[in-house]
Amino acid sequence: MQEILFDFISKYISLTEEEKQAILSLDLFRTTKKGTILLKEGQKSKEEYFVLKGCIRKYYDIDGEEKTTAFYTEMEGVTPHCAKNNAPSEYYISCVEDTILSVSTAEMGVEVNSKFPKFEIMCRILSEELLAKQQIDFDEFKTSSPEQRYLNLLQKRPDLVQRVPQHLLASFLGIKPQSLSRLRARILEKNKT
Amino acid sequence: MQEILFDFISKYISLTEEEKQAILSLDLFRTTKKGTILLKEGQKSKEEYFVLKGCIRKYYDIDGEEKTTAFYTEMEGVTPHCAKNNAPSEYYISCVEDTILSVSTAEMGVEVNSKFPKFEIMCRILSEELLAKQQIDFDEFKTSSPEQRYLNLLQKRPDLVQRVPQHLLASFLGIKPQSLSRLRARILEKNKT
DNA sequence: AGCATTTATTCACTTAGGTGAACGAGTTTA
DNA sequence: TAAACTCGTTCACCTAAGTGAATAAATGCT
Repeated sequence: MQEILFDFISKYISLTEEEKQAILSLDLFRTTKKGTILLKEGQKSKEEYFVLKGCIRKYYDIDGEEKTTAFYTEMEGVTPHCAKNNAPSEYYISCVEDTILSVSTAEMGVEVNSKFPKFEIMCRILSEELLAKQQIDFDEFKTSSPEQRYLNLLQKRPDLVQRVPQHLLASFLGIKPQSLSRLRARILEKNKT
Repeated sequence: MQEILFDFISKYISLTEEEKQAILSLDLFRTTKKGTILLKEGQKSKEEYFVLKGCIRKYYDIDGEEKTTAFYTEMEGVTPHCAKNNAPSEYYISCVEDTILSVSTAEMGVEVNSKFPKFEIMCRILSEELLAKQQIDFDEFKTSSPEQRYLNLLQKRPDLVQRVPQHLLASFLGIKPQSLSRLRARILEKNKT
């Protein structure tokens, strides 16, 4: 399993055997079952997650309704807001599938960073990349209709459409499950004629 | 004018007189008139902007229609995507009001950073803050209706609602000007009864 | 195997945003 | 100052999303 993590890291910095051992000695890996809640609203967790295999989602409970705003799959990571500002979390994070995670904390990050400064570099690149991607995604969301968003998702993350239940996808697209169902029927209809 | 810039910087790091002089010697300030286009779609600009006074906006041209996705006012900065990846810009940036900007380039950043390493620290904090803010804004946008978004904006950035033409605001909220007009009438109606 | 839960779809009806046009007030500008 | 734009609003009509209910298939559990 750890190869996935090292593959990911090697896209940004190269690691010596010693460094790899240091990472492994932290004992980061955790296996969770579908439905497991990693973070609850109101909790002050310090954990950060990196998905090695499987899928997790972030969602809000708004008037008793779950609103999913993000999915994270293989080679993607999340640092919940609460892990940074020590405030209670405004959202949940749970497992959409059985998944294998790398779980770390800010303290562990500091420790590794001080021993191996190149990690700092990786983190900076990572957060810049993420910021840029996030901005583009936000702009795309704002400038398109639910139907366009769905077609866009089919292009960009066809895997998600396959592996994630549709009512979660709907919420991610900013609409209700019934509307997604109808919208899909509409698209099929168009392609027929 | 430069006090605004120094005030901003001092929220993150403290500056010596020497450092302030170094910044001033870069001759960053630019005054632009309402309507001026700072960045055009397709352009490969390297400039970054920081608003000292006034308001600028970022917008896309989608099928001949302008879609505004962001406003930047006093004490806010933008680094266009194209300044980082050297690709042609996908969007425009223009001035909503007469504005005073600080304009810099990545090269100037590198120069200042190498002379005064503490700038590096400020940049890191800034980009982390921005990422966090961006994520929350995105989640809020996804989980709310146009009407909720408008009410939210009234709370969070009442200044924007005052100073920015409504058809630009509408686009920012993801709707048409007519819909914003109607939505506002609806809200007024509710508050009356 | 049998029951409960989760998930997806469909329907009829409501609500709200999109569209195109028209109008008036305010600003520019020639 | 007159003509041209910009900006906000309203209207009638269209389209798409929200809602609540019903159904059915797939999945999970015991």
